[in-house]
Amino acid sequence: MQHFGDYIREARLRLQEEDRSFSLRQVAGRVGIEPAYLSKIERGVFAPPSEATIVKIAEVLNEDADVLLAMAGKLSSDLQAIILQRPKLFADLLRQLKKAPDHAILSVVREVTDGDW
Amino acid sequence: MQHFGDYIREARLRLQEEDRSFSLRQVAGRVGIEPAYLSKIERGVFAPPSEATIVKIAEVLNEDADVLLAMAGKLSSDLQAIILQRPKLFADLLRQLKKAPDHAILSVVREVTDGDW
DNA sequence: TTGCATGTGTAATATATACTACACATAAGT
DNA sequence: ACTTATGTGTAGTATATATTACACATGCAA
Repeated sequence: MQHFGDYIREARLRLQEEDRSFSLRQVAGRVGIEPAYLSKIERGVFAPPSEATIVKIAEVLNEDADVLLAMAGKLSSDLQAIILQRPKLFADLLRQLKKAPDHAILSVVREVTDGDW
Repeated sequence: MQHFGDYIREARLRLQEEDRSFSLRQVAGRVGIEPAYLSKIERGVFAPPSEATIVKIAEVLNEDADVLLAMAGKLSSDLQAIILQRPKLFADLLRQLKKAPDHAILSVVREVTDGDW
């Protein structure tokens, strides 16, 4: 699997083809970081940035923040907070679901969506 | 709610009533940290220690590591890893379950346990 | 009554995290 | 041609994280 940097570089370049304003410098500007910093992140010279910065990058590049965070090895703090409120319950659930196939989890999600508790 | 330090101090003192070997110094020894450090953690002078150290404390004090970690505001890295492998899927699930009552989550766990996928 | 164990104060340190600032060479636009 | 924008190299820094080392006063135990 490719790393965080490759992924966002490719996403940015894809957007740049249609819209010149997606240069590294301008994206860095919108994200609120130094161009040199973004450059190093994209090339994997530096580690992925902080959660807050990743979320901003996701917004600017129209990417899914949870996925970007995951590629950076980070879990968004709102999800953490959800688990930490009922640690035993969610720990059990997650360990159970660890080996479940995607469709099994999806059906659980759907089931809960129509939640009749 | 009380903080991490209070919680482990009380757990330790409870054990110490039955078994003198649960002095701060000896517990620190078994955990593998300096007594002065554990002392400060217990009193909240220092922040809770690293994940690895919390897990050792949990072992020594016969406490649930997930709960101890949660009190320290940390999510165990094995649970993180589970989520990070399928971030979108689990992000959706967790956000759905955020407001679900405990019994609803428990029934999902049970359901998945007998999983027939 | 002295000697070991107990808990705790002060000070310092090592490592990681998350960046910034500046300079420079190349390429593109007018 | 000229200026403007582009990506990147080098160097440095601020803050947080996770801990150790040493010293000291009090208490219990033999």
